[in-house]
Amino acid sequence: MTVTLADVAARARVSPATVSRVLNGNYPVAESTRERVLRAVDELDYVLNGPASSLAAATSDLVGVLVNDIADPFFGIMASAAQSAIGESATGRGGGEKLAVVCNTGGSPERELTYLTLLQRQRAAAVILMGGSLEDPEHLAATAGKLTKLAEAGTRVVLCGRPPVSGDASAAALVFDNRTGARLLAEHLLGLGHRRIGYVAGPADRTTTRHRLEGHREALAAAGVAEGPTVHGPYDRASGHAATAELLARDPHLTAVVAANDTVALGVCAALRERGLSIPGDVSVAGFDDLPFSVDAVPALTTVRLPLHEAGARAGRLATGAEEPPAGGRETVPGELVIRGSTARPRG
Amino acid sequence: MTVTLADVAARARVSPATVSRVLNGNYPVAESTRERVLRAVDELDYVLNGPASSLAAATSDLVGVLVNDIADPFFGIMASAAQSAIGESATGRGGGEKLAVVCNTGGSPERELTYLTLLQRQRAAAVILMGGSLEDPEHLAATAGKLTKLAEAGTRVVLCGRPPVSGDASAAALVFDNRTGARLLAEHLLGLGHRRIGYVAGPADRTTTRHRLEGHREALAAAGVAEGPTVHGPYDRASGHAATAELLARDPHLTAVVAANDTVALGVCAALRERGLSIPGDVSVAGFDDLPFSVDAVPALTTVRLPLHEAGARAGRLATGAEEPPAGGRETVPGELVIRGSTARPRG
DNA sequence: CCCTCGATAGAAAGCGCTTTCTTCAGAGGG
DNA sequence: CCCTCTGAAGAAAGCGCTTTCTATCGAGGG
Repeated sequence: MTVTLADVAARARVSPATVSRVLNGNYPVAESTRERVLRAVDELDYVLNGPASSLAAATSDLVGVLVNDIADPFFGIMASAAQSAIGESATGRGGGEKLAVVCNTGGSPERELTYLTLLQRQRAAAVILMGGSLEDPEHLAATAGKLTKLAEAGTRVVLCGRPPVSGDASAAALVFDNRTGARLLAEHLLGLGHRRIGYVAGPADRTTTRHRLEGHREALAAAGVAEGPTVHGPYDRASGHAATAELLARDPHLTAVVAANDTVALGVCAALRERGLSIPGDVSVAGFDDLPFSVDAVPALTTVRLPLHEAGARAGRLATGAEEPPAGGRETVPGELVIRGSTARPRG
Repeated sequence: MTVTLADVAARARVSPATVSRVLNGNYPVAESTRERVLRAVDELDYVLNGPASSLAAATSDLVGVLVNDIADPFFGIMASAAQSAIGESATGRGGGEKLAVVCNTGGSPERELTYLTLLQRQRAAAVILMGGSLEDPEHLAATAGKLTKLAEAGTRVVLCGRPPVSGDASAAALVFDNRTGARLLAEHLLGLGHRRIGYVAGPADRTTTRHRLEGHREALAAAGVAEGPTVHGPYDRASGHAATAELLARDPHLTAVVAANDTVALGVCAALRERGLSIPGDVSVAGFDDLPFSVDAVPALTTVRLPLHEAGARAGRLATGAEEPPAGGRETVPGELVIRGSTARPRG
């Protein structure tokens, strides 16, 4: 039925071993033989049997990229960059590329574990976890256990935009400095003269949310400014929209709103406009991440740019071993304050 | 080293065959035995060896989702929906879920073929191709050949948002009615009184681009209105931005611009504003797809909504066999005109 | 009371590849 | 001219699972 390596061997009048060696290119083969084999491969239209290959070699070409939400450009950009980097730097078994696959956890810890198990089952070459994690200790422990097992089995583990699990030195981690970013943003607002700042945070149980919130509070505390109202919600537009009403109900005199990210900020802007409030005339709005559409918002969003593309690419290279992991296994990636039209001095 | 099925068998005092049957649940096993086996699995922390399983069974749990650009929400939304649908409807080998993986082709035909080969190699259970394809006959033929081979090998092939390759009845296809959508949009503009309409099209060699353009032209022709300037470019913001200058150079009196999609439309809006032109006061702008941010654009974008989520989910179910393919293997998915603030009657 | 049948479980033969261990042929050294 | 050494290729033993074919044990039917 299907063409096997043995068929190719017969056609090229060599042993299966030789064909395998030609295909994997990890053993000296005479040029003439190699050509004969490759011709046979071509003529028979042979396709390597991946499972068989992985079974015998005890590894596979699969690199798993786990993201919280594939429809969110934040993850899309990082995943895309990682996938490109992996494609460029890696030559897998069978002379082919590594197969970088992205798996959408939807932020659910169960699905995250399911995918990790699936990848473990496939004997994946590497796993990249992108985005912040839940802070639930039980989940954290389960994940840490899985990651340790994966590492033991020879799978490279890379964390991108997520803090390393305590005690897990086997994984390389790229950590966004959300805290400092949020602090810079708050300082910018404070510098403009804002004293009543509302905050639309992400889901309460996520590391990213906490870090951003902490940075924000640090800045306020340092300036001796009282914290404004805070509302939690998912990282989407609807959340920003709904939270704005809540924020204004708690403090009708807000002069600025900081959003969990740019998508949320868009929702905030929409809600403000619906109430007849102008941006930044009546209320300043700031986001986070600097997603592609943020520069086109009206007014353009002040935000904190995270080098998503670079981080993703870096994670990809770490996953393939094309790049050495940072000393200590962990590296902090800074964000950069980008000031645009959505923030200005408050009235009066 | 690693725990194998034989270890589990030994521990549960049964044969490997029995363990396999318990795990796959496709053969009657006495309840007491099953429990004993499951306990052993648990105690030993056993993880099935995917490659070995796939090799012996000649299929795998992998479902490949190929997209042109994972960082583009258009694909992100569809892929996300497909992945959810697959996760819900499918119980794969080993009692686990199917592993839906998304692969980013970056719109490159070579990468598309590479991924298809890789998936073929993995004996994927199904493959979903999302988004329009290149129209290059050579590439089309190569892809068609690959897809036929995949289908022959028992892999389900689903096309989502891409027309079926001629003569390939083995694939189920969900086709967006780009032509009608574009026509509706143009008719809307014509109805408002626009007679000088610029068009920022997608890449010239893609089916989606051509269909949208054709629908647009149909409407103009039917109304006896001369075609305005057209510029081609990629589906991104920069393209819209650059194209706008070109469009205005070719016809400074344009009263409307139709963009290849919403992302491009955002670039168009930005460029118009930079030139001091108001939207829709001076120039109306329309997009396509109705991406999430479009409603938040200022003014909100008039566009053609494509049911991306539904189509993606449908594709996922087709891929797992949870849903029967449409009669004839092909189904047309209509778009819906969504009129918002970015289009209005032209001045005068 | 013997035989047949249904329900379970075991034995064993692969699935298609990789890789270690050998073999073999020729090249050069003594 | 024989022997050792090196480079190239073959033989064969798995990798860990699935699945067909058998075997076994009771339970009913005749």
